[in-house]
Amino acid sequence: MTPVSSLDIVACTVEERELAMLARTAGQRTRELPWEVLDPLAPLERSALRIARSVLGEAPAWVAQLGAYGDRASHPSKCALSVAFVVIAPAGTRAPAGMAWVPLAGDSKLPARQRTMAADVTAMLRVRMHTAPIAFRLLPARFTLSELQRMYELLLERPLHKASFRRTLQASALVEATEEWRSEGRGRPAQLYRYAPRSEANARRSLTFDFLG
Amino acid sequence: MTPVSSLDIVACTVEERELAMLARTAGQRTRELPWEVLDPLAPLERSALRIARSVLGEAPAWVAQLGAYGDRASHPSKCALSVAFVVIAPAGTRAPAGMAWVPLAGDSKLPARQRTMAADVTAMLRVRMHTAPIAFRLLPARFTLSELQRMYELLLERPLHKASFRRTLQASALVEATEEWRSEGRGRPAQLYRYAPRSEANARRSLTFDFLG
DNA sequence: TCAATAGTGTCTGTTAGACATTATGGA
DNA sequence: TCCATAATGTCTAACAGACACTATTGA
Repeated sequence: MTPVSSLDIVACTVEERELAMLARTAGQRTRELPWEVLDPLAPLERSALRIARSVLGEAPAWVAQLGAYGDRASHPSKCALSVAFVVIAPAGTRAPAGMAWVPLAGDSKLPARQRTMAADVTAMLRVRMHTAPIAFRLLPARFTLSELQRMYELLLERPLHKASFRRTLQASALVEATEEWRSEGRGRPAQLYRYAPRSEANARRSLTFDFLG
Repeated sequence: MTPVSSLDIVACTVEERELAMLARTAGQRTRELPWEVLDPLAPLERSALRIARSVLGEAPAWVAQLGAYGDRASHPSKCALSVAFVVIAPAGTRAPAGMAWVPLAGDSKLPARQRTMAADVTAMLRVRMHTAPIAFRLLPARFTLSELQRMYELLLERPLHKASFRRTLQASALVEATEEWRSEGRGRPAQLYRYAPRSEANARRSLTFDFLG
């Protein structure tokens, strides 16, 4: 009998200035997201964390459920139902042997159901980034404000204004300057910051109608 | 053998100025969300729509997957895994025989796993309302701007400024005035509007950091 | 006439974005 | 020295929220 359902992991990071996911390079032209047959006794998120840790070699920086996928689209497990989780690994995390970071956008050569999952991840991260520290989890613990801004621009897919970005960030009380500076190529060195949210008021004042249909 | 997994429906509406969900009033002190054993051959959303239609007697105004729930918490089906969907019925929809609208907040007397689902719905609607017409789907086709504002205040759990709300709404090009007016008790009659999004630019300009940890 | 609600015009403080300028390193 | 990047100050247009006012009904 075919297994009941699978648990799939879309592990995301940033590679060469675009979002990428971890995929097994199974054959010549087929790839596959890491998955396991679902353990019916363990909580879903615990299982997701365990699988992610075993694949990445370390605990991911963030975990969230993407959703359940149950169309008839093909899946390597032959399961009728798959539960997908998104996990985040900081930029610079190495892909383990037999796996590679592949761009989240574009032809991923995944089985149909996993392709659907991958297609949903970008939208999910873009929504969640406003209420969860996605951009910070995609960065290493120490980062420059320019790196943070580039991460936001990557997720939002639009350029941001530098002075305005820093002003808003300052007001949000989410980062803390360190004493370290980093010099990259030419130009003035940048101060390193770390994510250190101070629980001050951060209430959204304005109302947005961000939809059309 | 116990069934593989269940598909649960959290059907939401607004009753007496608060969010409510449709529950079977099984026994004296137990309630239950509508659910069915999952059909492994049908797409999940199609199944959710079918169940919602059979329960409500009509098609819901909005559907979205809430997520998969797979802890060991109790569920009437004894399934190890449940996939939950949120559907919306406009205010005024009657509860069918044997069911009732019960407040989404507060002690719902549901089985543990379904209580978890219900607890997640409010947060989900509050996030999604910024990118989907949740408030409009919770209203009948024709509504006054005061009713719309009260719906937004209910979802956001904070008061909104009337003139500002209408200005922002006007700019969003989401509603269209009808020729009808409605008089309720004293006071000047209100013009009725309908949801008619015109696909004009509606880009979010400002960046928000709406999280703390 | 009064009370209650709908709807609108004006003012003001806040802020996002534009622009310009200084600061500081490497080539 | 020139160039590239970091970091910051100032200006302005846009806008959210406050306030006040008019409009229109039922009691």
